[in-house]
Amino acid sequence: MRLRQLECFRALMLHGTMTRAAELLGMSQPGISAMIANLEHATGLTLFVRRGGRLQPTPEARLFYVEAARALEAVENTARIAGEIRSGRRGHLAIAAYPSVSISLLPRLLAAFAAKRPDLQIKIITRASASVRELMSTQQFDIAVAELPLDYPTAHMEVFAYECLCMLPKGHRLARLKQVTPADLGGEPFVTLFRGDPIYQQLASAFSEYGARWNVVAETEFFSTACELVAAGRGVGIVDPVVSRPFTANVVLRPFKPAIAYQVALLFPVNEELSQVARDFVAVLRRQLRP
Amino acid sequence: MRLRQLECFRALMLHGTMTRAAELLGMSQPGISAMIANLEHATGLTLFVRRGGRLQPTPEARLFYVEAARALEAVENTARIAGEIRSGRRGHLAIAAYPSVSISLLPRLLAAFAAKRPDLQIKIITRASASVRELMSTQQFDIAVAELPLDYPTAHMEVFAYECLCMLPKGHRLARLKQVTPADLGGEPFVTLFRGDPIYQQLASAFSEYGARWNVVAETEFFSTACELVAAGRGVGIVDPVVSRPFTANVVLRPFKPAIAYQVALLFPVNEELSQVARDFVAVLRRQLRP
DNA sequence: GAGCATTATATGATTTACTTATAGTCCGGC
DNA sequence: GCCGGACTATAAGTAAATCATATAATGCTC
Repeated sequence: MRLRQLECFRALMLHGTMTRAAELLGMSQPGISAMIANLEHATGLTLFVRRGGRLQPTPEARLFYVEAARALEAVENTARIAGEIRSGRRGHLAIAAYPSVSISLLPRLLAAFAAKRPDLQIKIITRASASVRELMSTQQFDIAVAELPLDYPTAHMEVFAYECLCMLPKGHRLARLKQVTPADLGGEPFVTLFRGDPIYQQLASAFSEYGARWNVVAETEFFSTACELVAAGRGVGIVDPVVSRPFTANVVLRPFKPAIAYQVALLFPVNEELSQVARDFVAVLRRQLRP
Repeated sequence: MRLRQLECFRALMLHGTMTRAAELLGMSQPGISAMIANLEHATGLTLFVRRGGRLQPTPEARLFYVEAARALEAVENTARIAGEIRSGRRGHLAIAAYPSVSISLLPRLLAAFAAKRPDLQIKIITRASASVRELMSTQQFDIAVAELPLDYPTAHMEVFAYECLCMLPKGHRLARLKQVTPADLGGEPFVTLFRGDPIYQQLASAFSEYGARWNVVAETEFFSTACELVAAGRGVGIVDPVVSRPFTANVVLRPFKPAIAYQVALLFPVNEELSQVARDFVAVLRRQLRP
């Protein structure tokens, strides 16, 4: 069953004469004639009877027309669908991220990204950075955002490294400093991440190196919580400059020395190709995460 | 969107390598390669990435595959449907007939006819012969069976003419005759069709011609009713030799002179072609109605 | 690095699809 | 009954698509 045969057949059924069908399809009348002859031969059906120099569709033609039109529509649909896939209007995008990212940054970016892609299905999976591994093995996401270091290696990742900033309540006496060191913060009430976090270790080293007393008054799981505590005046803290940006509106940020490293990585599935949509969104993420 | 592109794409998605897809499609590997390249160009999608000398379908390919397979199936379906239409397994057949025919002959013939055509939709419309006209104008049937004469002319008909038989109860004293005339039936209780029927007129003429007394004891609308009355011994009657055959099992039939004409016609829609199924069934009817 | 399996490219043959030119058919009007 | 108009069918040639063969390139495995 040739596609062109069906197209000619449909045009002929819709417009009555070969001459007119040919016009509509932008081809010559003999072309239509040949296609219809082919189709009749291929199907073994007598689709038209010549009656007074005109073509009269047989009942078989009417029956067949229903199926032919359906098939043509399905084929033509593929072209439309291809366009939708190409433009990212169709498809899905599953992103795994640790909470600080999935709470605010990611929804904001995804909303803007999806605005021009109405049929794009979005999935946000929130997992602690260390748990992303489980998702990795089962290929449940297109892109993952996790904090480093991870206890497993993967070549499919893209690292973004930052130096953390000191975070002070608005109007804090140290806000006048251009740069803050552990010496400035000796005994100062300090809000930090939990003991297990790499940040915690680095801070402990930094304070001991400067011989300053590190007065930890609060430990939190996420930067976002720490930001809120600092903003509420409970003490000073430390925060990364990019990922936590949505939470640092009500605090003052100052460079911190010695450098406290904070690394975020984009992870990609191993045995799977990235979809174009995913690649597009990676570009968005990359732009956002670049320090 | 070319059909062959979709076929190659489907085979490749299903079988993993071009080499294997080519085997399955009975073509060469470079052919597949070219088709896939065409398809990628036509859709604007990157459907496969070359990875370790192999092809890895992209997520876009998986999305597109769903639609491609659907479209291919629809097209392939048309071939199947064409076969069904050709063999009469698909389609419909609407037959209008007057009651004597639609009660017994037609159902029997149609049942046998439809036995090998499981999806054939059958419609039997029962109308007095005179009412067939209304159906004709609205093209509500493929074939109509009516008694003649009709008060409207139509070229699209095929006439079957019979001479009626005399119908006697089993064991009737006249059953020994080879042929029956009005002279034999003078005063005999007689079952006939209603006064308006052509048969009635012909019988009346025949009896008066022979100077015999026509003793009508019952008038019925249909031959079938008359047959039952005769079989039950109420009297003798007259019946056509073909259409009424299903009802004449319990009576004795003898030629009747002078000839009483009975004519049945197959009528066909004017501005419509007959479907192959309909033509096939006409052949069946013709075989059955031939005297 | 050799051998094996795979995909890509080049070239040429075949088939399909299509055009132009033309003939045939039917209808309606005179 | 003949003619013009509208339509379809056939013929012949052309352009494009499709496909095969031969061959190159790539990558994996041992």
